[in-house]
Amino acid sequence: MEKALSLTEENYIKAIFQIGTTPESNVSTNALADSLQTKPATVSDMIKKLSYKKLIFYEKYKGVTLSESGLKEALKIIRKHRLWEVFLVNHLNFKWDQVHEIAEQLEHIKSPELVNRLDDFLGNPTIDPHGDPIPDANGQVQLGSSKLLSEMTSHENGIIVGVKNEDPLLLQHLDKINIRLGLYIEVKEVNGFDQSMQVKLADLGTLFLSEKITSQILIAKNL
Amino acid sequence: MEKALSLTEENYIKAIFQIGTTPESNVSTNALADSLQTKPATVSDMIKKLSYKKLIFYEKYKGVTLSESGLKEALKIIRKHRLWEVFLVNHLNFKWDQVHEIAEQLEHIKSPELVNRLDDFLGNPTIDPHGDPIPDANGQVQLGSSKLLSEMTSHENGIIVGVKNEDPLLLQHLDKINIRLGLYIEVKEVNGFDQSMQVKLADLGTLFLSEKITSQILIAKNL
DNA sequence: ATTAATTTTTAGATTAGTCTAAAAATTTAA
DNA sequence: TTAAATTTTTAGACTAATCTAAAAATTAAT
Ligand SMILES: [Mn+2]
Ligand SMILES: [Mn+2]
Ligand SMILES: [Mn+2]
Ligand SMILES: [Mn+2]
Repeated sequence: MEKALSLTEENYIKAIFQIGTTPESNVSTNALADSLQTKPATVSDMIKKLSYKKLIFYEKYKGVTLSESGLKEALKIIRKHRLWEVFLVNHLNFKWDQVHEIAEQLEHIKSPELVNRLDDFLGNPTIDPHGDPIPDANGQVQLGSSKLLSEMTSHENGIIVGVKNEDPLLLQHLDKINIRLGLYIEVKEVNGFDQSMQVKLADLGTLFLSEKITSQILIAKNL
Repeated sequence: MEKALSLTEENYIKAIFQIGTTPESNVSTNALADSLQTKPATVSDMIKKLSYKKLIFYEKYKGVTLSESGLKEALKIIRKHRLWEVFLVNHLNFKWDQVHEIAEQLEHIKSPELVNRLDDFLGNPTIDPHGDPIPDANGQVQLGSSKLLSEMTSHENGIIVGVKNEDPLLLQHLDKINIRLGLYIEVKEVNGFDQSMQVKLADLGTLFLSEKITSQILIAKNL
């Protein structure tokens, strides 16, 4: 019976998962230090420990990748984080910009029974309030294919299915201009210089969006 | 702005509150060590820290008492613990013997907003699944006056309003013999030697209870 | 292919929380 | 009211997680 991961270890495993584009990509010491708001020296130490515990593969100066068991742990934490976000938004009436911080704490509660009952209570949701997929009890993730709004060109259209970033300032701004998941959006015009866009939102009229914002919005790929 | 208490500090504050009969009673080093499953030497150290932070009053060799701010913190933690227990039992279908451990973790989640919304979601309950009162947002506790079943004599009767202990073995046993909160109970006979009792439960017939058990069951005082 | 810049690791400290063993104070009992 | 038992505190050490400063390795630029 391996001892349970500490809160810190869990945060490292999750960060490695989230920084890596694919589960195979190498994650650098500095990237982890940035993401975890700590120093590279600290990361070096922790990396050695996680490697010793076989949660990651590590070669000096070469960065790290999650092992099978590390990936499993990462998905468990992310599952919890996203389920709790659904609970907070759907049942406690939090806004989508208020839940990330709280979920950062709740994701570390240890009780498999709790997670599964919460999942059932919520109706086994497949996405969280930001459109991110929720891994199931076996760690399976339903990856709905999507593209960035910023990658679309004039006259293309689609349904908004997610936001890449959970920065409250971004989310509050999207609220203010009536952008939310599920809405139909149509690209009217793209400015060739700064990539800013004029878009039409369902029946809510048109608006201008900077590239900073369009690069955070995910649109369903109509297959 | 005082820094938030650590998880460990919170557990000490809560234990001091729970061991003391009244908020004024002195709590000994050994009692804390027992309750927190740690060593007296460790308690001595922590006590100094809490005293420095003015959460407790402490005189060497004389035990500790909660200060005003310490008491406030204790009530906040207990409020959270009990609200989460209500959530687990009423909404996630946990049994009353399964929730204590999980609530021990959840009680440390830091977000006043979360606690208050949870309270509303639950319908502002005043007692938890074990009959313990839930402090309100201002730390006010509604103390329903009760006495121990073991203190009652032949032919006395009343309503079961709580259990003193959350040991899963006790709670599971009470389940098995159909004892639960809200039931009418009548003392038929008390054995003078071992204080064991024959009691009649609502319309569920009679049963024998040892003093070990009767001393854990709380009955409403009919004023 | 050297040199310069950047990244990563090591070395040495620090803090929170814990422990064991021993000393000191208090309480209980003779 | 001494002596014995118990409780509590101190002393010294350990682990996890962190830091700063310096050394080593890698990568980028002349
Ligand atoms: Mn989040
Ligand atoms: Mn999310
Ligand atoms: Mn409890
Ligand atoms: Mn309870």
